[in-house]
Amino acid sequence: MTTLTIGKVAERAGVGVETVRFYEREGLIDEPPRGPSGYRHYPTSVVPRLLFIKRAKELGFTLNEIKELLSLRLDPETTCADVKQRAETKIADIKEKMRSLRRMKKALVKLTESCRGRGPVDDCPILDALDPQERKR
Amino acid sequence: MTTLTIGKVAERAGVGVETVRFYEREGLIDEPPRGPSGYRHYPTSVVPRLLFIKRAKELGFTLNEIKELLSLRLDPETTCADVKQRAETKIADIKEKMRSLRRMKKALVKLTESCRGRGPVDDCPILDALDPQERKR
DNA sequence: CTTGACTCCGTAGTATGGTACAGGCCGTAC
DNA sequence: GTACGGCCTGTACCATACTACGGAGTCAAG
Repeated sequence: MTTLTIGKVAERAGVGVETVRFYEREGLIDEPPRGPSGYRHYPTSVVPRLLFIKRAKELGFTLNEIKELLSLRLDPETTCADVKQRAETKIADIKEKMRSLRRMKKALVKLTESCRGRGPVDDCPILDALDPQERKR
Repeated sequence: MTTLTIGKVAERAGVGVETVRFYEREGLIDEPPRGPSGYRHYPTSVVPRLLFIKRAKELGFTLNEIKELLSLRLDPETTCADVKQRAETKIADIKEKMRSLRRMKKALVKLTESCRGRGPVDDCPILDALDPQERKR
């Protein structure tokens, strides 16, 4: 059976060597067997595992959440519904973040619209709005 | 002239005492004069300054950006357009974040829709999609 | 057999925005 | 005068996800 060094694994998965070790410390990937020199000998299955982590990260899961996701499927009690639940929670998180960003954007747009973009900073309606008391004393 | 202790300042601005000291270290508020005991004696103007910081944070500015915003208005060369520019950059940042979140959400929704939410985790289309190789070996 | 690339471990540092002590001094009310 | 809170400094710690570094051992090619 073929094994890979940490460098090969990192290369195939498109991550850094340090990242692989970091994921091991964090419990996201199994500790691989070692050769007599202490070198890690990875089964090739670690590569798709790393890709899994990568994709889940792209979907906005944190490493802790990904760890949960990974452990979910080791538990025979877990159902598909459990996984779906995680995904739906994450969707709700994302919606909440988007709401917050929309609020911010709306406020900022309003501020920039109120500003002609000319004149000295003393008269800037943007700073005025942020700070109705402190300036112009 | 009235001065405030750090506790009073924090209370009026609705932040923690440690936060006030932290902002001082970070250069967001001036170092106040000290009494003979070493106690900080704040002018009341520090309160609106803290509120400014609070509002700017709510708009999504980082502490570093807020520091820039604060220094902008000390510079007589600064124009209103400079401030407007910062706000517009921030709006662009927010738009970018929202795009990214929309992408994530879309992918997640697609995954949850593909999942009936029943059955064992081995057959979960969500995990399958994250990881087309590793499982079911 | 040497050289260079790779790996090992442990520790520390990055950015962000604080929060939490410990140990000691200060100020005020009773 | 003494007790209790508030304040002082400095340091360490929280989460997040890595990244860097030093010093030493190892592997493979030439």
